[in-house]
Amino acid sequence: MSETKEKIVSLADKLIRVKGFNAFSYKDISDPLQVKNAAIHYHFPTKSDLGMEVLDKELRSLEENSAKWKKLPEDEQLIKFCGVFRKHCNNGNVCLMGSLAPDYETLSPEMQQKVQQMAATILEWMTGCLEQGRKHKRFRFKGDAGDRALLVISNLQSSLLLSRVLGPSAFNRISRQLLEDLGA
Amino acid sequence: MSETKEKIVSLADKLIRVKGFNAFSYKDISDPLQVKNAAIHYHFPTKSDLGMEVLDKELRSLEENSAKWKKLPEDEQLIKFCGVFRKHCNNGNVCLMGSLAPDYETLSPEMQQKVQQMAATILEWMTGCLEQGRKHKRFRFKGDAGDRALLVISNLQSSLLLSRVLGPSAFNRISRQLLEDLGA
DNA sequence: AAAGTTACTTACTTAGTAGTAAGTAAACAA
DNA sequence: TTGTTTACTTACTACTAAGTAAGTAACTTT
Repeated sequence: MSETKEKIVSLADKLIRVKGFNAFSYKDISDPLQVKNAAIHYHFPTKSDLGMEVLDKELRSLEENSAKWKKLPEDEQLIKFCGVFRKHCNNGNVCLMGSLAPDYETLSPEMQQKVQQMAATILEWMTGCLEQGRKHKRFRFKGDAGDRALLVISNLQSSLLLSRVLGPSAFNRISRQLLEDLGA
Repeated sequence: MSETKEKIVSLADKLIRVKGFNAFSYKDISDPLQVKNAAIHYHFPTKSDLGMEVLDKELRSLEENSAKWKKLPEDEQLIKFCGVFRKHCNNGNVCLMGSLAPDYETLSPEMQQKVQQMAATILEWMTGCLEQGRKHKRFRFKGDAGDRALLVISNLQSSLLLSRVLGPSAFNRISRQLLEDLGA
């Protein structure tokens, strides 16, 4: 992958997280990288293709992280996961799901499918983490682990959105309660 | 207010909730209402003016509801509040905060301020509801009521976003746990 | 009856948007 | 050394966006 191509993808990632998929244009990428918009079309024929690459990169990063954390106790895995969100919060980003879910109806069918896949992958990982963590007495919670996983993801996602509006303290207040409620 | 003006506002509300503020255009409003785009500019000179009216309408509806529910027990007030979100979920809508927070950086300063005001208003109401509800033994939860209010709002907001991607069961799974966790 | 006001339409401008076709310079392969 | 591929640029198209100026028909006020 060429250097320019990588820069395009990571700038697109940032733009999706800061302005939203429909609010950024090729100019927002070509200007700072000092290339022409046709250079972006060379690497990604359509905007959807670019969006797909951003999503694929996120999915790869997810797999990478979960593999890296596999041996850690489940409560520490969850803290690492929260750490990713904390970092995004500090950078003024929202998560990809938080940015793309509101725009879902305007996305290409292939992007919609990929967003679904990403949601399923995150939910699967979180469910396993909570389930194993409860078995190993590192978490305390009632009910189905899948349901609880949905709640945790929902909170992390919203904490970034609300931090936009209410300031970064929102993230801290939400994530702290989240871990407390799980007895972590 | 003329009939057309009301129709413009409620269609804009719907479009913000379904496609997002930056993804809908005046054509999306003028075509179904069978007027020209200049008719929209007559009532709302700029897109920001239109967005402001949608936000003002939402704030009025919020005040209306909280006044209407004032005499109810707090757990029933919360269930009513969840009911508003359930209805949106069934209509394929997300909430205004969930739609506008990701686009926050692209909004006009006046819209940003109004979104902040809306967030503060909701948070204030929810904090009061939880605080009073705990005092009257209708809710059971630890910690600061304001923090817990943030958590509840965060969950309701995300439940609509995730329902887009994962289907409407996400809303039910999240809202059920929410009420259970409060002992409601 | 005259003058204004309301609620538009007609017709337009300006400034983008994603996307494309053809050309080019440099690196690489046969 | 020739041919091919890579990674672009130049220069463009077709379209859509928000926004505006001027005109008009109907209703309201004086």
